[in-house]
Amino acid sequence: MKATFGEYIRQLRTDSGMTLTELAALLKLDSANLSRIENGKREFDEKRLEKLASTFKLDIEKLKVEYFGDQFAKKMYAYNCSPETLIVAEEKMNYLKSINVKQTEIKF
Amino acid sequence: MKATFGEYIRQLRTDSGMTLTELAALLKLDSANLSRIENGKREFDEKRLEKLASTFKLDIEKLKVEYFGDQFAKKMYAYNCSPETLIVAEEKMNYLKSINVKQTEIKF
DNA sequence: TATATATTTGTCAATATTTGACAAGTTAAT
DNA sequence: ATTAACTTGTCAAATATTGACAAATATATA
Repeated sequence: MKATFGEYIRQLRTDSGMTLTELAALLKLDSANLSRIENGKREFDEKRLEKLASTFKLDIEKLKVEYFGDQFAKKMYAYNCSPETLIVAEEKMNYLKSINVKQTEIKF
Repeated sequence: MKATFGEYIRQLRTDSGMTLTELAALLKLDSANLSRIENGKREFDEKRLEKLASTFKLDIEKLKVEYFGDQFAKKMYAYNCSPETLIVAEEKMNYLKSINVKQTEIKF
């Protein structure tokens, strides 16, 4: 999967023979705005990920990987970030986890 | 560097013997809000990265790695994203480069 | 101790951004 | 040419972020 998240949704939708209006209704969206999402001109709202997953019977964890991966890629592209950013992101995520573990250990 | 971006700023500031008020003034910030930033209760605004870099004589590219790496880490931590997300992010960034999307067309 | 300095927290109006919605436009298929 | 599908323009309403000031707390120093 190397498409943007919008392209991914469009693929899912067209493969299943749905129109913008049909999918938009399921997602409680205006078809005009779903069009913008598929074309990368608006963001897909995170709160609709679950509905998107159930509609196309996708694993929510894999969908999140696509969704957030897309967000990070866009930001890095927009700000011309070095790929090193992603390595640092992983380090920092592990750091956040370790901090939280410590805090949890202290509680009660 | 495994600290959060806020912890990083605090380290830079205290190492150079500055008070919140002094650094906040340079960054055109309220000292109260810089305190919140250092403690991870507010976001550092991207538009102040250049000033932060010049203040502490840091390489702006390395600072961006810390800054955006922090943002990605926080989001992944908050949404319990798999580390796979970062691999996908890199793929998608390369995809964006390959199709040479105009930056102004990207919504994020 | 007191007193000054530094930091943190509470609050909220101002500002900025995102979202939902409708209309009007274009494209594609028959 | 007609219809359905899709795209684009616009904007008010809903949300989120920011800047600012006051007040509370913590820390240092005389």
